[in-house]
Amino acid sequence: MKTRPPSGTRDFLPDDIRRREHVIGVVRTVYERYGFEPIETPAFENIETLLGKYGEEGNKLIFKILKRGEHERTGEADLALRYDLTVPLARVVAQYQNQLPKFFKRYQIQPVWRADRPARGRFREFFQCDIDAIGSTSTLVDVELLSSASEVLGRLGFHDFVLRVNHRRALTALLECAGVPMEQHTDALIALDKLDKIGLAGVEQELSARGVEIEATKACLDFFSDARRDEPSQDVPLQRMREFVKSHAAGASAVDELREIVQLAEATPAQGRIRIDPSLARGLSYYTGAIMEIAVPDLAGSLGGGGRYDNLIGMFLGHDVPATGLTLGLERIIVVMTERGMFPPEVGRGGVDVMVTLWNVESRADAVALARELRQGELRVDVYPDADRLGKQFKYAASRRMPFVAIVGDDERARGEVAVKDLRSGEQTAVPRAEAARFIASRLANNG
RNA sequence: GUGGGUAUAGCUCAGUGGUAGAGCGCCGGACUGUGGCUCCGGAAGUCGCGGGUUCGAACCCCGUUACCCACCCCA
Repeated sequence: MKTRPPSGTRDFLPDDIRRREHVIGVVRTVYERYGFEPIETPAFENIETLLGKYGEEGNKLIFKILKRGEHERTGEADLALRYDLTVPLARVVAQYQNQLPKFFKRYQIQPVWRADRPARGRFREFFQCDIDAIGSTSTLVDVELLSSASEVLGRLGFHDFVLRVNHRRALTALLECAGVPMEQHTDALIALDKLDKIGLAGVEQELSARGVEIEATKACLDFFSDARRDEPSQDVPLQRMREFVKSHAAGASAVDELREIVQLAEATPAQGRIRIDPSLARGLSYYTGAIMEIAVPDLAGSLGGGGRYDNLIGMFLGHDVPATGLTLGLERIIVVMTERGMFPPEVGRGGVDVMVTLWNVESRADAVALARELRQGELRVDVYPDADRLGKQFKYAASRRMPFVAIVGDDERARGEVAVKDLRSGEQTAVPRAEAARFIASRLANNG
């Protein structure tokens, strides 16, 4: 029987859980500080809720659940696993419209499933940490998203991330001004999105392969030939976009929105992080306005992404409600933090503060009594179950990374003491039994 | 879905046709009141799976499965 979990999924052992909970704790704290409130939604949705929301590629990657019973052999699906947290939110907003505040800000940390081929930092089951702000078209909320993501990453110890920002309407305007017909926009965006990977010549090849005319291809390349990704100054790309789309009213206003976002962000933790990236496209089809992606140098994919989707809720409700959101990819953050050794020491410590050793079989009752006393002092306490020789018990405690062991031998019992040994320093102290818990707790507080 | 690579002990890997190996880990002992250091000993492998070539295959050939890397797409 094979014991490996299905490809693209993982079991989380205690060390993994500690790392995950550390990151989730920071994410939740920051999100709540920005006024986002938690919701959860089911692991699966009616399939029609999901289909047609993510684009052609997305449709293929949805995990479908077969109908049960007599319909099973037809292979027909009526349910599907959640593909992201944004579409379920849109459904929730449409369903509970009159119970939700005018400006609804929610966060949601749950797994999603994609029928992708697994790769480094890419899983078929993974957690997203979403924040979304419903009900406002203001660029102020887009900036709050960028700000909270920056604060999360900053607190986790990231100092080299950038927030790439672009605008769907600005992209549309750019392509229209270059002479790319509307029906080729999706293809053209896919090609342009690869600019930093395959270069100008590659994009040119890709565009013509996708049937974009020479003239339009040339016009696109003219614009993008000077575009440098991740350039710190935002004025240059904004100026160039503005100039290129000046005859296009919607495009010009989109560029103005981008400029507002850059300016507002200066007063937030996102300050200095934003890079206007005219080639950023993003795959999901529901985006309508500003789009964003979070990148670090040592990861091919992104740590997170998001954007404005002003008419997704309308697909459920019948009339549009503006919305914008962003997600952080939990496992991508953990992959980079693990590789870089960014977890603080207390996360690496095990789940036990002190182990009570077992002196001999006769003292078992005393060992559990001591464990109880130490637990009453708010310590996490394990009791060694067998009367093995002390060396073996110590070795076990050290291998579990337990910082302290407590020993009550015949001598200690006679004096009403506990011998407390710090396994990290090797230092051993005899303390009155009533003081033992406080002694250990204060040592833990002093040096993690 | 496309291309490339890998598969040998719990882990990391060596082994280019002739007796299955190392380091780490694990267990025991030196050490019946003390882990890490040292020394001694020990357990542990259908060499991914199936077929073929050969007197003989971990090694060569064919197939297959799993995993890894890159691409596509994305968190």
